[in-house]
Amino acid sequence: MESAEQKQQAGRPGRVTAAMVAARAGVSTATVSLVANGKTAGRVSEDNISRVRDAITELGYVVDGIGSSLAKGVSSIVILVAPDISNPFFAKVIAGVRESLGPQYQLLLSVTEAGEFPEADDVRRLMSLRPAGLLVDAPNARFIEDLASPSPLVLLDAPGLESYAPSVNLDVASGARQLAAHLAAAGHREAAYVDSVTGTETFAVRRAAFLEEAAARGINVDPERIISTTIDVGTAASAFAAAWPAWQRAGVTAVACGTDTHGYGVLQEARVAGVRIPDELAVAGFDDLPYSATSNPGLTSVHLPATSLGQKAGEQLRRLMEGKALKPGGVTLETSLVVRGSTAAAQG
Amino acid sequence: MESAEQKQQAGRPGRVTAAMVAARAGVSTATVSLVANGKTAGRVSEDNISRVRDAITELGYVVDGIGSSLAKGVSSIVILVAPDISNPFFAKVIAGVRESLGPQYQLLLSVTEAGEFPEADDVRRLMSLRPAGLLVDAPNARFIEDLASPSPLVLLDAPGLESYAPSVNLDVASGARQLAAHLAAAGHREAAYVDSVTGTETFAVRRAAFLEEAAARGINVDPERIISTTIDVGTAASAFAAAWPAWQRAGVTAVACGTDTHGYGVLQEARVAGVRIPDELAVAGFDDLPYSATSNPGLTSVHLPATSLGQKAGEQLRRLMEGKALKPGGVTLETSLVVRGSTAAAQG
DNA sequence: CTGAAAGCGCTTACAG
DNA sequence: CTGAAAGCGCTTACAG
Repeated sequence: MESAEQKQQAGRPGRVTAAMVAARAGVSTATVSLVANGKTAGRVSEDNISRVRDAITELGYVVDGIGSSLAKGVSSIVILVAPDISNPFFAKVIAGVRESLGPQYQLLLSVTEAGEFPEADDVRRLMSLRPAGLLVDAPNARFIEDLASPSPLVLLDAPGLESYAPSVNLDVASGARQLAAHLAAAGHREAAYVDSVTGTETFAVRRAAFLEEAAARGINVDPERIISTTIDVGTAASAFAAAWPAWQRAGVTAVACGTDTHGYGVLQEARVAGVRIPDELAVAGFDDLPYSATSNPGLTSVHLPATSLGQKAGEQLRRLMEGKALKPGGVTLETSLVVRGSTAAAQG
Repeated sequence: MESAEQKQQAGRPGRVTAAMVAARAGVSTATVSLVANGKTAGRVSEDNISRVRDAITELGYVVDGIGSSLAKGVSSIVILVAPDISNPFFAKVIAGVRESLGPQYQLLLSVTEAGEFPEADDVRRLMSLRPAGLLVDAPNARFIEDLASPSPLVLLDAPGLESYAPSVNLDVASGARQLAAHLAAAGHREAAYVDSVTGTETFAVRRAAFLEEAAARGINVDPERIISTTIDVGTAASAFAAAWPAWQRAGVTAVACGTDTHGYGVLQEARVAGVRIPDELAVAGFDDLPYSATSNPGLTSVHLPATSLGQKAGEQLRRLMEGKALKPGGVTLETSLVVRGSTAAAQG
């Protein structure tokens, strides 16, 4: 009785092993493994297949992920590394990834402080889980080099880093140029730029493309009018509050922001400070988050296809993990300017 | 040469094992394990400790998560299950969890379609990773019962489910009542409610508390004026567009929403349809997302402490995972109404 | 304080 | 088509 009771207690957590299934079906654990993994083709008799299947259902057997991973040398985990999980833009990327990855891979999120990339130590700990694949969003070159991942790797929104790994990019430069052109056409001549502190390539490209096109079209953006903050409404608002008096004196009539979130901060502070948008100051961002359509006023923004970004990246990674070839050349998704009230009025 | 070359190639991925460390330090793998896990107290000589530490640094050894998990019977993974990752509210919860969980636990996200909970199958697959702990946000009773988790479990925002597991709750009922009182004081007599389709307890509590307080204060909310949509700006906008004509005929002057996201949808459609906010219609939500301060007009909202929610839940889980006792009674966090322009004007 | 050995649950050549 | 056995990398009683 003692041992029977113990067994029952131990069995409570319901850990059913391949050995139990094998015993029940009257086969070896090797056969159970073959059936459970669908590798029966020409290797297991119909008879044993159904025997094992029945036993699996009756006992409620699920292949143990840990044991399986150890034997295979790789887990079913896909790690998603991103510097900025708090950006709602990111929630859509995640949804896209999840969709294209399918149910057999588990998504593990490497979350860090806003705008910070994980340290080498964090990454090592993660790699010790033997991930099936890695997805890295908006990285910088140093991080990719430190990573030196032996696992399949796909980069998201990593302009200029295509040589390190297959990438899915956004044509943010094109959107940035459209924005500069739009502001120039509206008559702006003195502008400012609110950047992200992340130090990632995508933000560098956004800024460079904007500045270049602005210069080409006669918009002046003095270097001291480029400020950087974390991607956070409150922080951006404070930074803008500190910078605005000088900008105003310099005749600034437009401010471009690296993300919509920065833009909301500017909008918020502008309201507090009584700066009229867009009459006194035009504001624009990147992301085209849902809230940009309902903000006050609506925020002009470079639309970035977040869900597609995640989907495409998930697809590419899946091909890699399954050992299939990737179409060469990488993927670049279009961006486009969405004009709203925050830049609607013409200026002189 | 052949074998040396092979070794080097095989060594390329840098898989350093405890056996290699042991060989280098001149000890057994048992000792390496003890040192690597900081379990040396009274069990390993100072001499061997530093010997092993040196070898670990020199070789760059990291304990293999898979091997370790299999031996221990549990992994370092904490699974976070939530029906609604796309809500930016959630990004803050995640940040809070990450903060209190510390670096030794890895956060794995169970992501599903907006508003849907994972199926039993999904959960089984996740449980096969032998998680160290589980965090479940805004669940319903059925899900928790299906789960029957053998791992430490903490519930977030799960009013009424405290009997299933330790919970960190938000006093959403209080916020809902404050909102109803606010609308009554402003003179509203006919209202509507835009609910989430999630079917989770927290939304049921929000709605019930609002309806009860509204009724007590003379606000009429006919059952057919309660609609449900997924937590998505566009979907909420469409649902409101379809419902508004009838509501208008019935004299509705206020609409409460289960989340701010629903509220943004109403705001968006109201602008399109030319419904004046708040003069013609007052709108309010729950969450107090950052965007509610910058929307047009600002959205009145019941503030929910998202970061604290995540932090507290992470703390509780950590105690559980470390075998410590929890303070009895669970945790309930305060909520409070933040009044903004979307409900500012008094009505008759 | 130390190490040999068993065991965690599975997968995969291998021999038959 | 089938199963015995080795091995994945680690941790933990256990004996010394």
